[in-house]
Amino acid sequence: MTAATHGPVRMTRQRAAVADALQGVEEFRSAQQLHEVLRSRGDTVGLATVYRTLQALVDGGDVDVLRTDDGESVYRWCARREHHHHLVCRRCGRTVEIDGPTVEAWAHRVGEEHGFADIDHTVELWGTCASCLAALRNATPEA
Amino acid sequence: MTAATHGPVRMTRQRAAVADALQGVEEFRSAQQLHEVLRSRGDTVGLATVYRTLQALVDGGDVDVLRTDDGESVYRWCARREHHHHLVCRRCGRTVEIDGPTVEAWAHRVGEEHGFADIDHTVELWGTCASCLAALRNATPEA
DNA sequence: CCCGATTTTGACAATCATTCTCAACAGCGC
DNA sequence: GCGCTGTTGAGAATGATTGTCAAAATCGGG
Repeated sequence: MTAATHGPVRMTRQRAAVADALQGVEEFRSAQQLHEVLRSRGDTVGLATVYRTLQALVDGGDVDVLRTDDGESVYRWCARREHHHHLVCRRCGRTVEIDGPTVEAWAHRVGEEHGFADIDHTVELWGTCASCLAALRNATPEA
Repeated sequence: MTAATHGPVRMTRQRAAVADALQGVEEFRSAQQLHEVLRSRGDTVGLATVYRTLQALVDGGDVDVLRTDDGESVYRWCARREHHHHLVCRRCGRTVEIDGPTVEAWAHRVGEEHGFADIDHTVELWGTCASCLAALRNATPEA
C-alpha cells in the first residue's frame, strides 16, 4: 500500500546520480552529505529529490538507514540485502557489516519467554574506528 | 565538560513534578506527552523545562531514552539503573527490562576485532505482547 | 524524430521536535 | 528577610525532513 499508486517508474539523471553516489562511499551518509557530494561532483540534484530518492531506495531494500545519536538519518548501500547489523564509527561513519546469529537466537528466545510474538530487533554497534582514534590523539593531546 | 560549570542543584516544584509523572507510567513517553500529563494534572510546567529536566534525568542515569521509528525521543523511569535493554510491545508500549550479558560480550568482542574503541551498542527488542496478540486475534480472525 | 500523457523535479514554504535566549523568578544558606 | 545563583518560561531560533505546485523531463507510440 506504499507504491502501486503510481504508474511506471522512470529512470532519471537524478536517481542514477544518487544511487551512484551512494555506491561510491563505504560509510553511512546523511541526505545532506550526499547532496553535497553530488554538488561537488557537478551533478545538480535538488535536496528534496535526494530525500525522495533515498526513501525509495530504502523501501526497495537496496539501502539501509539508521539514526545517529542526534536523530539524523544516515544511509548506506550495503553489500548484502540479507539481514545484518552494523559496526559504525560515530565520528567518520566508516562501517563494517556484521552477522549476529547468536543475537538473533537470543532476541527470539527472550521475546518468547515474555509471551511476545513477531519479535523484531534493533542491534547496532557504535565506536571510534582505528584511524579516527589516531586522529583524535593528535588533535587532542590532553584535556 | 557537560556539568561542573554550575553550582549546587536545586529542587524545584517543576523537577519534582516531571520526575513524579514519569514514575507514574510504565511505558516510554515522549516529552510532549509528559508535558500534557502534567498539564492535565494541574502541574504547570513549561515545555522547555520538561525537556531540560528529562535531559538531566537521562544524564543522571535515572531515566532511559530511546528513539521511535519517526525520530521522537521517548523516556522511561526504569527500575534498574544498571545497563539493560528493553522488550517493547510495538502496539501498546508495554515494556520489559531485560539483561543481555551475552550480547554485551559479543558487542565488545566484535568491536575490538575490527579495531574500534569506545564500543557502545543499541539493542532493543520489539514485538507484540500476549494481551495485544489476543486482542488482535479477536479483531482480525484472519487476513 | 516528435507528441503527449504522466511522472519527476526543484525552489521554497511549511512542519515539528528540540534547543536557545534572557529577563523575571525562586531555592536556600545566612 | 536578603541576596547570590540556579531555574523557569514564553517565544524566537534551529535544523532536518516533508509538502506544494508549476515547469521540465521521461518514454512509448505514431
